[in-house]
Amino acid sequence: MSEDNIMAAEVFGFFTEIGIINQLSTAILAKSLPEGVHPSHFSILNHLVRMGDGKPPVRIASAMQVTKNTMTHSLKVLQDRGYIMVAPDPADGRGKLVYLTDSGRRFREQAIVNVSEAFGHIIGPDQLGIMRRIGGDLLQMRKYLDENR
Amino acid sequence: MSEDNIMAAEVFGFFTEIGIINQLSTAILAKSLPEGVHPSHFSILNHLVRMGDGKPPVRIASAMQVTKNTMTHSLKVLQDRGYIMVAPDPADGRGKLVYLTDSGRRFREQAIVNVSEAFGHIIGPDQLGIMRRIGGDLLQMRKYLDENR
DNA sequence: ACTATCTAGTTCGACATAGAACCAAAGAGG
DNA sequence: CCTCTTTGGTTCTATGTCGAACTAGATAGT
Repeated sequence: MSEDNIMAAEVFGFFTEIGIINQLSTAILAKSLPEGVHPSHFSILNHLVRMGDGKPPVRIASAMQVTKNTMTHSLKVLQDRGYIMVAPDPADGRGKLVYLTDSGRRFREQAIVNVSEAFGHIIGPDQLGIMRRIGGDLLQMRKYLDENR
Repeated sequence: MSEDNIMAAEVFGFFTEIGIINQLSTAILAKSLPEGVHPSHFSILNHLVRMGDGKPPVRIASAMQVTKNTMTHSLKVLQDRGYIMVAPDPADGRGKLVYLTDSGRRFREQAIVNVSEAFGHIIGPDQLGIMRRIGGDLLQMRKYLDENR
């Protein structure tokens, strides 16, 4: 095995680990959400609350790291459920703006409670320790990958 | 915000970071693989080489953390491409055994080269440092989540 | 030995997501 | 102004993944 391949194995192993953790945590999240609400939908609601609503879909898409078409689809689901409202952007004929509805805010509040409880049962002090320990490194890694893709 | 919610925000933020890193790294991997070969397929070939082939699909599925039906689907793709062979398990009438073909081994060798090159361009010494630094913690986290789901 | 339970694999239906092609509006450069 | 390029959003198609239901073979408990 060449030098490059040794490094590749290391890198690949690392990202494999990341992938599995992501999958397991997503599964936990999915199970603690009501039927028909995907983690990505919850994630969008969360983003709208934390970063403020009234943003165009394309901005949300880039923040969530998904493509525009995926965002179109997800927003349609959220709109059908009455959690958001999408209005044309008065300042840009092409654009739209996404607003949370009261129902959406209430739903998100309740979901937070359920999710908190689910993770509270699973995440122990050791795990919390790990998260705090490696959180900074993960953030740095994410930023780097994001900027160099 | 309650205590629980504060912790939830922390936990959720952590897994969000993990999710984004996973997505970005998967995208890099996907782009360095030939058309029609998904990262998960590559992952299966890799697993067969590293852990040895001649294993039943259900074992591979549990190792890769995907469901049986997903594995059935992925194996069909790999089989259609001639990278693996699936034979009935002589010791278990229900079971099958998965074998790598020569073509599959060659393909994987070549893919490793491409993937190594792609990641070599992107991953710098800082990133490698991060990986080595937090690899142990990630492993521990993965095992914990795996055992407590 | 017989039944009940479990396990391996498949099939079906649903859904999130990506990529490509497309339209319409905005912006830039002459 | 007028074109060229860029940008926001949608539509279409393909694919990976999951959950649930199902079949067939294995295993355990009495």
